[in-house]
Amino acid sequence: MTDADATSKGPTSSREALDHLEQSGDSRDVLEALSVMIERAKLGVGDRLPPEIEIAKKLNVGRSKVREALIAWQNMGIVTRNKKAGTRLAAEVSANAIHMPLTLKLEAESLLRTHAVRRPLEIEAVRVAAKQMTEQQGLIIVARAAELMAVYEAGEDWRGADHRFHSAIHEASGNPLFEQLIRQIQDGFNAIYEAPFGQPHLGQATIPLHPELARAVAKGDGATAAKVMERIMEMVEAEVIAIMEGPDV
Amino acid sequence: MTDADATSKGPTSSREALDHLEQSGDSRDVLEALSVMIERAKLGVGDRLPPEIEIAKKLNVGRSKVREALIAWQNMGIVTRNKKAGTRLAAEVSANAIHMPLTLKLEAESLLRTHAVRRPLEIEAVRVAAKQMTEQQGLIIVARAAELMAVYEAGEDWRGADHRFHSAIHEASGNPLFEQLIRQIQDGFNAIYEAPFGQPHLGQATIPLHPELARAVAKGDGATAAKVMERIMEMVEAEVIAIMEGPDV
DNA sequence: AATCAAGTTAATGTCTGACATTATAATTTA
DNA sequence: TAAATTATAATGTCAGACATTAACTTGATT
Repeated sequence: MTDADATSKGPTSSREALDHLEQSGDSRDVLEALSVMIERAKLGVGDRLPPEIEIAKKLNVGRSKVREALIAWQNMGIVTRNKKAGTRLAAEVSANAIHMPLTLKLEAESLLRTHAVRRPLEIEAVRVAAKQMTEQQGLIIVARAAELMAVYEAGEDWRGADHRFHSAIHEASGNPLFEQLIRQIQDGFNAIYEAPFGQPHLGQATIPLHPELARAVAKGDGATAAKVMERIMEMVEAEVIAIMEGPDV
Repeated sequence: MTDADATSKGPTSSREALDHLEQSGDSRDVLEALSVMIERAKLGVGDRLPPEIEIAKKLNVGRSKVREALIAWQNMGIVTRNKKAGTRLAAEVSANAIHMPLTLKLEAESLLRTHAVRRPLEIEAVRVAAKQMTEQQGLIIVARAAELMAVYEAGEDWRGADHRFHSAIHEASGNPLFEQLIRQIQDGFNAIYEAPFGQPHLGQATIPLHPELARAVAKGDGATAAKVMERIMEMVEAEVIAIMEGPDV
């Protein structure tokens, strides 16, 4: 991330190394070769990989290298490893499927920043959902909103219902990446938030807006849906700011 | 050194139990111990960790174990490792920093979906950048755009310049999460794209729009900047669609 | 025969030591 | 001073031995 090269438009940079994100050291080739092996053997979820030492022999590398590669996969949740049971596939691995490990560094001060990246994703998600959803999905969204309101008005813990509501929208978008990204960003947010402030009841004031959002999405009115979501996000942001300026931190 | 045993006057510890450090199996204990070491030494971003072998000695474990732990951190982006330069902190490690490993599963069919989540982030990033940037950052952005155009018109490989341009915008947003997220989504996209289609020269047609984008951001005109970025994203999307409907797949 | 206990064994987990590789630091040379 | 060369210190890799553990096998008991 050096911006020192801002001025240097090196003339000799013809064959500038493409700074691909190197996985780890260079276990990438091993992982790639392994992917091919797995695909060729048509291994699926739950199937067993050969022992480390055999993989090493087959690929002409040391066992330690295979080990590090498999551990990297383990850290990504792609395989599970077990003393006697060996290494098993926990997820589908093929040359066409790439598992991108995103690591977000979240600092306590960055509650707002976290919210800032969530905001456009949520807004876009409802916009897409309004355009893409099936009729049934629209009904589900409206129903979930009703549930959420009921729980909320009963004074119970509404977080589960809220989560289900938003999941329904993400699902209606037809793009699982929205769910994956937003969900995990949210988890990170909560992890930060919970530490100093206890349970997060953030966003309570936005709940009455949710049925309106649901109706807009179900009508296929993406513009209105996006506007409502924008308002919701603004309210949450205001809450975050209030808290951070609040009692102490 | 280890002051863990300083307080423990265990009643049954008559024998000089040298095996004070109970290993729980994986490398988490090593990472934990390392975190303590780092915090106690008040190491910050960019600072150097001791060599693997010294860490191993200090923690009474083998070098391989330390290695695996550090590689895990590398995969999370917490440290960078380099032959002679050793291991350096790339990010703050403390109790207040939470490192959230996001794993996105990207399939070949989801080029469009990947683009769909990148789109709102890019647009929001330029909007925020236009609002938040310092004057100097504005100048850098314009300069990068000029560089990009120069490289492009010279018929050279413009990907590096393009990357630097967008990084400048993300940096100007003041929110590192934009850079982190978009960058990695983009890497995932490229990784998918390269496999079947060779080098990605995607987005070439959008380059002439970049100076316009840079001017808008530098002027602080977030609305215009967002519009231009929106157009860029649309063009890229159209290209993706064309390719997928193209020759074969 | 069915069930539980003990032993076997095949895999990962770990340590050690050696050597290879390489990016930085030090030195020499122009 | 600056460029080229050599040294050096760290990671990268390999190989072999041993430890640990959990699935598998076998045997004893009811």
